[in-house]
Amino acid sequence: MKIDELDKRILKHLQEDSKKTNKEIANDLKLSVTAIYERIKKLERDGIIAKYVALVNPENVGKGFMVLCQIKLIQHKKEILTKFEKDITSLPEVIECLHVSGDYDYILKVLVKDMDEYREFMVAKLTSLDHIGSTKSVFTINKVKQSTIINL
Amino acid sequence: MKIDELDKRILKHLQEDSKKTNKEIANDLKLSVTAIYERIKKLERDGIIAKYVALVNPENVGKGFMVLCQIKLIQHKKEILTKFEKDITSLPEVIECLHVSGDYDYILKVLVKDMDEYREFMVAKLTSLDHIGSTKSVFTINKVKQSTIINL
DNA sequence: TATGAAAAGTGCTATAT
DNA sequence: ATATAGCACTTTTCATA
Repeated sequence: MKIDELDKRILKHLQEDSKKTNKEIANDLKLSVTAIYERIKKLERDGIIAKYVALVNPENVGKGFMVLCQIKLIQHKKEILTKFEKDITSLPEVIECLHVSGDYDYILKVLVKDMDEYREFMVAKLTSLDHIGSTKSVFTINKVKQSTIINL
Repeated sequence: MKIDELDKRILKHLQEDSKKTNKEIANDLKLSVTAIYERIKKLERDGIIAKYVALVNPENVGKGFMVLCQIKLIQHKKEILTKFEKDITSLPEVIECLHVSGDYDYILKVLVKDMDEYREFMVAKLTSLDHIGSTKSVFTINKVKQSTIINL
């Protein structure tokens, strides 16, 4: 459950490129292939490594328009929150949904093709949900940095 | 450059789990291994698949505190924006930096251990940057949904 | 916990349809 | 454009220190 410096260096490799072979990592870290192998398996077992995924370039598949949608609910009763969270989670356009502090209750990260598709998402899906108080859309002008790498 | 239904189904598999073998995918989609292989290679060449990565569970490595930090700059001259973006990109705590529309210029996604570490990040790193006008921190109460899967 | 060698499985290439 | 077959490489297991 506690990771040492070696684990961190392995994780750095795998967070950058999970296709790196154990051999490559072993060479870089001056260790045997099996040592690396066993460490990685342990990191997987312990849930440090959650999963391995392919990252798709949104721009190249017509999902280059990113909008952060802030949402305020009318009430804050538990059933309402739960229902809202369940509904939101089922929407594929919503890549991320955070329950947050501040003026709004939730912030969604929505990925669509363009403003037309976003409007469609708003009217057809979002505003038809129950208990939505108000929304505020923040449009992404530029993705300055986007990373999945956690610094350890 | 244009992807068909089959490509989409392959991407769905790989976005969920990039460790799936071509054989597994081939079985599921009732195709030969080579057909799947060639398609995946094409998706990689065309930049549809950007990269393969290991996703680390932030909670399990002491980075469970996520803050969205909204930033307003004092000026909006090109040199200032460029400098700010360069500086921000180099900070490992900042997983994401978006240039956005609205009341603030930028929204950062910051990953740290706890409030103490966030305060340290603010005073030592963020507010020492030039041309920062004002900031507003939004704290994550709960990660309702977090996905890297783009719906195609 | 790490190592090296052997076994099993996958990816890759060439060939064929 | 998709399928089959052989080779190379990687992962995985095991014996050992």
